[in-house]
Amino acid sequence: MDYNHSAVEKKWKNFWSENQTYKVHNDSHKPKFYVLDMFPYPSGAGLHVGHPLGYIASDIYSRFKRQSGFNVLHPMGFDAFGLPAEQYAIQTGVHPADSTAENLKRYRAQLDNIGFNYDWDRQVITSDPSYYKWTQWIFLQLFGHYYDKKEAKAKPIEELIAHFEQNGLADIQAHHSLETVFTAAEWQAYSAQEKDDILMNFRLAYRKVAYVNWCEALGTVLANDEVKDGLSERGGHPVEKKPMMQWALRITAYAERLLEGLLKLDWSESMKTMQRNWIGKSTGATVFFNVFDHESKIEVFTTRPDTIFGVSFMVLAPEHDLVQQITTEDKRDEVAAYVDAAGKKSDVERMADAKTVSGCFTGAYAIHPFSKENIPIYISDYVLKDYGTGAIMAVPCDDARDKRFAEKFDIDIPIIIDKSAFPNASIGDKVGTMIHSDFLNGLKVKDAIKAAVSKMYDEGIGYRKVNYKLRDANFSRQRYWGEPFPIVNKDGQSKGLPFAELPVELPPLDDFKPTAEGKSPLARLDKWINTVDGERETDTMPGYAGSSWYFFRYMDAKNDEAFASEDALDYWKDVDLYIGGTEHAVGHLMYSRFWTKFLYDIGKVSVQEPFKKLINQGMIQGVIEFLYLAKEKIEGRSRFVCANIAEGEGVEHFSRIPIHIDFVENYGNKDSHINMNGIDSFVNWRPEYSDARFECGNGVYQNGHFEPKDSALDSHLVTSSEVGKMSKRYFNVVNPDVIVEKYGADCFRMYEMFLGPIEQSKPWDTQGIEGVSKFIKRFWSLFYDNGQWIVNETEASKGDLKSLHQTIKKVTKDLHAFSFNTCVSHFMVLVNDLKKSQCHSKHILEPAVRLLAPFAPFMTEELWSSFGNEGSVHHSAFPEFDETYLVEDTVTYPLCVNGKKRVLLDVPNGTSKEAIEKMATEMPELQKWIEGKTVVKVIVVPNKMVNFVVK
RNA sequence: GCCAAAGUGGUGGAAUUGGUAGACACGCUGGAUUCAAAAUCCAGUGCAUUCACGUGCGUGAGGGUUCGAGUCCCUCCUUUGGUACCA
Repeated sequence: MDYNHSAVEKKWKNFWSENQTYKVHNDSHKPKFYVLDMFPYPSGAGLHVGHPLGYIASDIYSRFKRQSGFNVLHPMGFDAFGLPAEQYAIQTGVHPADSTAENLKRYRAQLDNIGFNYDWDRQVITSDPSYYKWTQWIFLQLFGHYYDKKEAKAKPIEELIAHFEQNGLADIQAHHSLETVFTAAEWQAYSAQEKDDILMNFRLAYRKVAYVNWCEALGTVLANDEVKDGLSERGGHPVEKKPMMQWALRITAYAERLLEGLLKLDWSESMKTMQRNWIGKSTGATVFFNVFDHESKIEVFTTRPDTIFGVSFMVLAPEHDLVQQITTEDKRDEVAAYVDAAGKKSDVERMADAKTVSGCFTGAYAIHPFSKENIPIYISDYVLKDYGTGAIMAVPCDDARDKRFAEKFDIDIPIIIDKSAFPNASIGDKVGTMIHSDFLNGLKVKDAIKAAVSKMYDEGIGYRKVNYKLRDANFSRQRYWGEPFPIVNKDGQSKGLPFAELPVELPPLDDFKPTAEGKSPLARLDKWINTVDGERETDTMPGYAGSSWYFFRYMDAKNDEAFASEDALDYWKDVDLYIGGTEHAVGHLMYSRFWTKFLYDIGKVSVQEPFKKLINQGMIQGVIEFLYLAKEKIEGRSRFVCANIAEGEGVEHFSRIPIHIDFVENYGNKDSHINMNGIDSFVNWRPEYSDARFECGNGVYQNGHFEPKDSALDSHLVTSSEVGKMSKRYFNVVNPDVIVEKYGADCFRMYEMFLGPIEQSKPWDTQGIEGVSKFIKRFWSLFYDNGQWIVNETEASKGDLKSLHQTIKKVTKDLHAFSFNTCVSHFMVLVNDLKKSQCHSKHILEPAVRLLAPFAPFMTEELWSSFGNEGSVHHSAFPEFDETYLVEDTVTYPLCVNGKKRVLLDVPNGTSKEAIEKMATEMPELQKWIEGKTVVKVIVVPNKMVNFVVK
């Protein structure tokens, strides 16, 4: 009898839940270890085989840590607010809470099927009022604090108000967006609303006018990824920018700390680099250029003040405020046309145009601050309005884009850096010696930067400046299905609600469409909106609100007195291991770090960084299969052809129709094709093609009839395959339940790990799952033969002990390195060895079960109980290896001649270098390689190899 | 354009600090078992050449460092992911 996975899995799933095997306690004396999974959004499509990749890895790791003596927190929950549920509600009228609950149930069942060791008592659901009560509370804290730059921390807004009463804006170093100044007397004289407006420029959560993607035709605001090329993705309607009063978070206040914090994190360098680039700190100088014959000055930010004498023109962003003022009469039409064209371009189009240089001369000139020469002012869309000051001083000799621009418009390219000492340096590298640069001549670039800035400062031309790319985060959505703001507005002022009124629950609703002005559907609920204190805010919070702090809630998920108790926060502190995808590189991971730092500042948590170690799992992609459909019908019928035929006729005459992968034979392979059965299924699925013609090399299939060429029996219509996202729209979603049912959860888990390194992306492919399935059966067959328990008490042989301990050593090492795929290989080697030696000894097999437990939790649990053990194998100790079993009697040395392996030599372990060299030199088989040549040198690397260097 | 990662058999992938390239698995070939098949077990399997022993060549391409390079350095090509032409 083979291993019966269905029965065993059912048995132990029940056992685990009845015995609360995975319950985690906060009052343990063991060291803590916190393993966190990515927060899933429960979509209607259910879990696909790509999702569990990271979950399986973290599950294995947390089981390994628990068996190694740690108190392991490994929770799961759901990021349940989101756009798809709301979209579904608009289409079907089903309340998002209902569809979400339905999806949650399905996700939970799918997760349980795979055998994850979550403590479900700690489940967090963001759309649950008992959770979002605390999301709202944190928002109120952000609203009630400002950032003090001197102390580098958030402080209560009341302290700021007290300071304004006493001193006005003087002596304050706060992060703010205010553009005016005021005295204490002026502050005292301001109206309540004026005071409120000023404070909005300081609060860490604040209201401001921001632009949204407004689509008139759909009557709704669209997310960025719903807009393609300036048109809505659905329907292709025009999208315009519309100003709206919205909430934002002042994450920019934390830019420097978010940057510094990266240093201590055990994240991949590429991930840190992405975050650094997003924060985008650059040190340089602000420099002012006077405009010839005008009052106004052009302010630029440059990282290369040393190149000031290389400036031969200036460029303003087309949207720059000065453009209208300084453009000369004769250039007005040309400039207006350019500005107009640039405004219509989408970001995508600007990107595609990266290589083509465009621009327009304004007719105006700036005055060089040192040489006093006139330099022309251009506009071009390679300068962006939102970055820096929206204007640059162009240095064509040491900036690739400026150079291209200068060449196109025939502008001088003054050479001001001698890079002859650095032949490998390319344009823009900060190396070389300054020339033709007045007071900077002879200085190295680095020194010249300092010298230039200090001279600029002395002459009032500019000053040192640190610039960040990071911008404040928009925190509003004009939607229903999100956290309501605990805010009421009255007389143009926003007030936070008192704690006693939290949570502000989402009111019931049956029409989920936005209002005509694009406001959230909540705006229609007059009764809900109007309170004695004012009107409720009708925007809701964005998706990242709930996911920016959920990892703290798991520590004490049911607390109603605080977002988590001090004790729990103090015990668990931070996440020791977070496994998640790179798509969150700058969004979720940046916001979570920001919220954690803020909670630290207000004394609520004891850590500044939430995620100590981060592993980026790769994506499991899907295979997308397409049929070629001729653009031109033949005799009024649709015409599908084989990929080979399409290529012959030219693929431009065809469109590609995604087809369900279940209809395709050998999908994902070069030979992927559909036969007559497949065509029937396809036509059934898409009745509009019921009388279509399907042409392939073998013949033509039409209306259920096959007209073969030669003697072909079946259609062989080759499809075109592509690797891409696993998604409902490509009909290529593979449900893990199907694999689990066929092969068992243990096999599914180990196969996903066996596919390759966890960080690597790869298409889903079941080729090779048989190998893992065979391994599971073979492992089982060491214990059971035809249902008979065949384990005995025989003393373990030396060879078996060596195999076992070698495996323990390798698996332990690879687990520490998160190399799960090689762990699976090591297990296979062990089983192959034990099968060969016909080992059934308890002394080998019992530790082997404990070793395999994290990977195959169901089968090992069954085997563990077969040994007569009472508790769960998952609470047993992870085996430790004993080096004494691993000592080799002999070492095999490859003998190389000039680095090429020629002969092998067995040497007793512990032989001295000299003896090895002597034995090697005397090897008869080696003589033909060294005969007639001079042995220059013999290199002996202990336990590795011997190399003869000959001439 | 910029940033990051990666290119190894027919396929997925192994390979400490530079030290026997291809572990493990799929697939394929042959054999055992079987009336037959499935399943299982055994053997072989980088490419070229050779009856064979063997020999040569081999980690995207080209160069370099080294006794020795998949691994380090330079140039280039390709693929994937990110992106805000970031001054």
